[in-house]
Amino acid sequence: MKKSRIDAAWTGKAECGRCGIRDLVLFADLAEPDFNLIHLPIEERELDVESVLYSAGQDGSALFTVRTGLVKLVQYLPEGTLRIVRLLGPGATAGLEALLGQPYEHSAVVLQRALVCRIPRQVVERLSTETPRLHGQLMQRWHGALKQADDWLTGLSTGKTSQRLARLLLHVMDQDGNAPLFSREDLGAMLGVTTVHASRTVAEFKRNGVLREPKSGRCICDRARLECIATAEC
Amino acid sequence: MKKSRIDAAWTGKAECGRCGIRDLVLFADLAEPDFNLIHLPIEERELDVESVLYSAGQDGSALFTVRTGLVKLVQYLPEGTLRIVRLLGPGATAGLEALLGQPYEHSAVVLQRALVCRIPRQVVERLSTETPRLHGQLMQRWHGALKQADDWLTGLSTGKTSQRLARLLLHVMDQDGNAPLFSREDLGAMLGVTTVHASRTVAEFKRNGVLREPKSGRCICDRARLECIATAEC
DNA sequence: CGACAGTTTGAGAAAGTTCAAACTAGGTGG
DNA sequence: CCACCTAGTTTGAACTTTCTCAAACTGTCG
Repeated sequence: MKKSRIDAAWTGKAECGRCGIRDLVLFADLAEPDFNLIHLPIEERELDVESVLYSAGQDGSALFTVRTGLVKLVQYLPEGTLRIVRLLGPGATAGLEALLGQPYEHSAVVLQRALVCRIPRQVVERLSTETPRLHGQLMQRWHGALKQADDWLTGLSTGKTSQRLARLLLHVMDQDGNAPLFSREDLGAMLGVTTVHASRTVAEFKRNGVLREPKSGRCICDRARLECIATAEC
Repeated sequence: MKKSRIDAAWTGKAECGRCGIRDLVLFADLAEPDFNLIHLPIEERELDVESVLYSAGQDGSALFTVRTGLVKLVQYLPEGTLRIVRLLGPGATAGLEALLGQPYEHSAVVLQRALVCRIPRQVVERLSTETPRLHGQLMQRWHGALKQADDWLTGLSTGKTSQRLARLLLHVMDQDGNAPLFSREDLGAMLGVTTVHASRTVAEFKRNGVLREPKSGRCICDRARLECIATAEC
């Protein structure tokens, strides 16, 4: 178990108009005049690993845009077990359910040091009634989240653990085969297996040369091997 | 393997204004004049078990509203294995991704004889630009789908098969403990286990008196027992 | 040098898979 | 009406995967 903590108040006003990744984010399609409709501060913050954006059950007062880093969405079962249901990278939006006046479904926790913008619910509501441009983006976000959820289910909860791990790595890997290697506990929560078994599977991958971990927390993978493990061809 | 078939053209024009379950469906919030914006026929059809509403990969020309019965969304993995990712009951909407001009993500197949309305994409697009009333409902639909997807993952892909089956039954059961009992193949695809093992688990439930199957395809369950199995208390 | 949290490893038990065979229950055609 | 298909289900037995619990190991921090 890791310690969790609620972060202090957010600081630093963001300037959406000149956001570096503007074409990636929720406000991608907004025009100049639209920004004048924003009357509440959008705050930007750099968050350490294990910081909590929001917790399941809190009522949703804001949406969040991930600008850099990685955020995990954690869902708890009544019995206490937990699963990581999604990973959010740069450009992704967390807490969409806030728009419906619902409490947050998950807890959102930083997995890799992240730069995150906090957008008050009212800002999006206001923009949403004033400009239709936002609707398309909102739909895209919902759709993207749903697609990831479905892929997560079929990809990371189906088949043997080695297949699941291979699919996860293929998913988070860049062109050079470089990927973050999460803690064994997080891996277990993503793949739906125990921490110990996640550890064993990583160890097996290392033994077979499918994966190397030069610095702790990152790894270099053999894409071809992973692809063939993922499909159970080998 | 079951036979699948594509259905012939849809017939019968629906009259949304006097839909029997109007407050449940996508058009719940529409006002009288809004209906005049509908210039393409919305077709209603009764579909047999195994009928296909649409197949994964087809480009999405329409959305579907389930009025009665039950529809499953099936997703295929590259290797050929499949998982049922969601169940849609009365009031639910299938094929929302059509609104984004995307091909369908899943195949939608009738699980229990169903009455379904087919709404051409253009109708929703038109309404969506003309009346803001639809937006709320669309958001609700996306949110509902996403929530079900997440619950499906944490509930039906986590823990032992007996827990998963118990959670599924609790989910589809009515007040009296009456629930549909799906084919063992479908059960396997929902719980992420083999057909054989789904069968064994059902058999075990019957032996322990947790569940009776008076007529094939439906069952009566002991809610209390299911709840305690679901949480691994027993 | 501990202390501590996370990881790895071992070994036995439990859960799930595989393959094959036996067993339904509903049609269909003679 | 019955014999015979067929598709789906159930069961058995050997095997593989995963879990559990416990112990050993690793690296970081005061």
